[in-house]
Amino acid sequence: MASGMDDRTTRVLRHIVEDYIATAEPVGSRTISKKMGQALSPATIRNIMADLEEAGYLAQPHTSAGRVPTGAGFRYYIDHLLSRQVLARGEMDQLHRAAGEGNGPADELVRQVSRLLSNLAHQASVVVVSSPEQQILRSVSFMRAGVERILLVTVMRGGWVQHRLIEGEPDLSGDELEKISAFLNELAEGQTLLQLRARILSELGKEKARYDRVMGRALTMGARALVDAAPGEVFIEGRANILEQPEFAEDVHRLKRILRAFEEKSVIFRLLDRAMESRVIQVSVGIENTVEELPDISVVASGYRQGASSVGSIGLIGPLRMDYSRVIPLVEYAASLLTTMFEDR
Amino acid sequence: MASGMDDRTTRVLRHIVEDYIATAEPVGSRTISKKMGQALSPATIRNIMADLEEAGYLAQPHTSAGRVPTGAGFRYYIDHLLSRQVLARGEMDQLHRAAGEGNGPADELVRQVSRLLSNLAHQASVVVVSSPEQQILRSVSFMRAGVERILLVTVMRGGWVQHRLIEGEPDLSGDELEKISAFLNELAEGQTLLQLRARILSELGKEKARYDRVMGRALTMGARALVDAAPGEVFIEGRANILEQPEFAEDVHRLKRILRAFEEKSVIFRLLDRAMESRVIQVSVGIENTVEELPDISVVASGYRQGASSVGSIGLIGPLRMDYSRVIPLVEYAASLLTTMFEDR
DNA sequence: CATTAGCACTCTCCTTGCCGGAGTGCTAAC
DNA sequence: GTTAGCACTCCGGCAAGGAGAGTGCTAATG
Repeated sequence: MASGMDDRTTRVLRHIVEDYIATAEPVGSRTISKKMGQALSPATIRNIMADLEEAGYLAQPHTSAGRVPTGAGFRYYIDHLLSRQVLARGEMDQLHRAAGEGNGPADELVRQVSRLLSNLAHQASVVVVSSPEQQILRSVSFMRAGVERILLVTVMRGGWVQHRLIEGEPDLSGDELEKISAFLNELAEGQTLLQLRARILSELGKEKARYDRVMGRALTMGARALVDAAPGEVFIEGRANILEQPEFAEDVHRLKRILRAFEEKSVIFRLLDRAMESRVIQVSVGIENTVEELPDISVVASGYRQGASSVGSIGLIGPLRMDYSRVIPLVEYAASLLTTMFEDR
Repeated sequence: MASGMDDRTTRVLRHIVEDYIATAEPVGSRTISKKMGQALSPATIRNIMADLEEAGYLAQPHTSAGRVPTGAGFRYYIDHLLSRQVLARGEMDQLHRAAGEGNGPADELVRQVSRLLSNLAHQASVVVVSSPEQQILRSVSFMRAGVERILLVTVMRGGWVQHRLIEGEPDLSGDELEKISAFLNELAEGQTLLQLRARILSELGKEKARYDRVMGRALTMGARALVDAAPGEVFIEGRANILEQPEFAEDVHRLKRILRAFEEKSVIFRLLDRAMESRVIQVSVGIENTVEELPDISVVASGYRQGASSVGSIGLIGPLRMDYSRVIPLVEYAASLLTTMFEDR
């Protein structure tokens, strides 16, 4: 199907998509004819357009309007016709600076980059951090957090910090707590959370644990804190930027749907998880994304890594009509920036 | 001025405000006359309305429209005419349940309550947590967070957790770090952050610190981590709910302004800080709130406490036209709920 | 003397009809 | 195969007109 189109046809498609991206208006045959240097007359363009419409790449809002690219049209454009823009030096610098400011905890870094990405692209930006299960621990510590409440703080490589609360744990002296903490910390370093959990359980089975008070205590408390997997995290920045897009600014209903979606972590996860696994940038157009409530949005996202394992992804959410040639390099750059920032942590 | 109005006039004002709250449309003399059992004819009402307009409580969108309450009108209504609704049993239960689910870390609790509040009120809900400077520490711990990076984790009474990163700190053995941590923890318990900082500085001055390695290390690292005050936190839930309000749904510009404001922590802080100090619920109408960019929104907020000291506030942000009789009790209840939840932490 | 009925007036909003513009599809000519 | 020409469709804007809601003023009323 893709190769079923000759060069001329695809060139027309490309111009239509690009014009539509630029203007947000249905584009007519006259416009395209002019844009292509009048090598072809409007009438010819019309014929080609009719073909493209039949093939499912274009649609007409109404009989006498111009054509608008369909999801398939955008898909084809992205896969075969797109020529990426080179990032402006200035934009790269800005991103670097944003990353530099996020010198504090990891979430601050991610927020700054995401925010700037959002502003540069005029779309809402989203970062998801995968569930920490797979991430490697750097250190853990039990801390007193209240009467009969103890907090297990876990620090991952890359700088993510997590808390888990255990309740109803009889009070321990500060000294004891420190010992217990130290013991578990020993056990944890360099493991993933998943591995740590397994290890705790296996140790618990051994005799020794039953007789060594500190060890036993550390293990049972660790087991309690780690029973259920912690969910990943989601950061959304630049919601206001989606109002820059006429498709949202004009349609309150759509706007509401997307704002609601932003309030459901799980929805955002579903939108970005494909990108997380993959090593290259992912663009899902419209219906392709797996979220039924949002058949008319586009997601451009790329995973970022911590060493060899992917720990999350960063991306943009907006209408189908995005400036992909610009936005794709932006997201890629942001993702690679995060990857390098996390490298030496 | 307030007492310069007779009973009849205020009753008319009340009806106008309430009708406007219910319908979001300018209200005319005929409507009010009917609503008041035709005790007064529309013509009389018109005279009264003219008075009210002169006094600044009402305004006319255009000559032949009905009247709309001004900021001053709402203010007067809130201060003198409002009759609070009683919260429905079911709503109280829901709030309790939401608080119960937030059994994990403090931020989860706050988020759940805020979210439900937002949905019940059909407005965006905001929680601010004051800068932790004034809060009392429960425990602190140094944790390894990377090469030459150490994280100071502080747990406050009430369950808030904070991290501060210190960079370029030469590596320490696990054992040493634990000792240092334990030492600082001893020092910290029961103090506010502010007190702890002062104490560290004074201890650092003493001779002993210079000779005791652990102590000296703990103090210098503590000092480094605590140099600058951490900002408070802001949680915003239910942004999508503001689209329920026609004043925002119809005016993209206004919507954008408010969404932008939501992305600036400092703006939200300025909006809610008055409520934080006060012990009673605060309602700022329009121009009264101190944020120039948002002269046309209303904030209903109440502080919540941790023991005797106020640690934050929870509130709603929306158009002037809010159902105050319902929303005020809701916010109050939510705030008191948070207060009790934090009491036994 | 406050209240009210009556009335002329104003302004918005909706409908209707009309026109121009943009764009199309088809056909016939090149 | 391409293109010029043409009839046709549909949208958007604009003006005119009428209904509706509401007002302010005036004069009559209890």
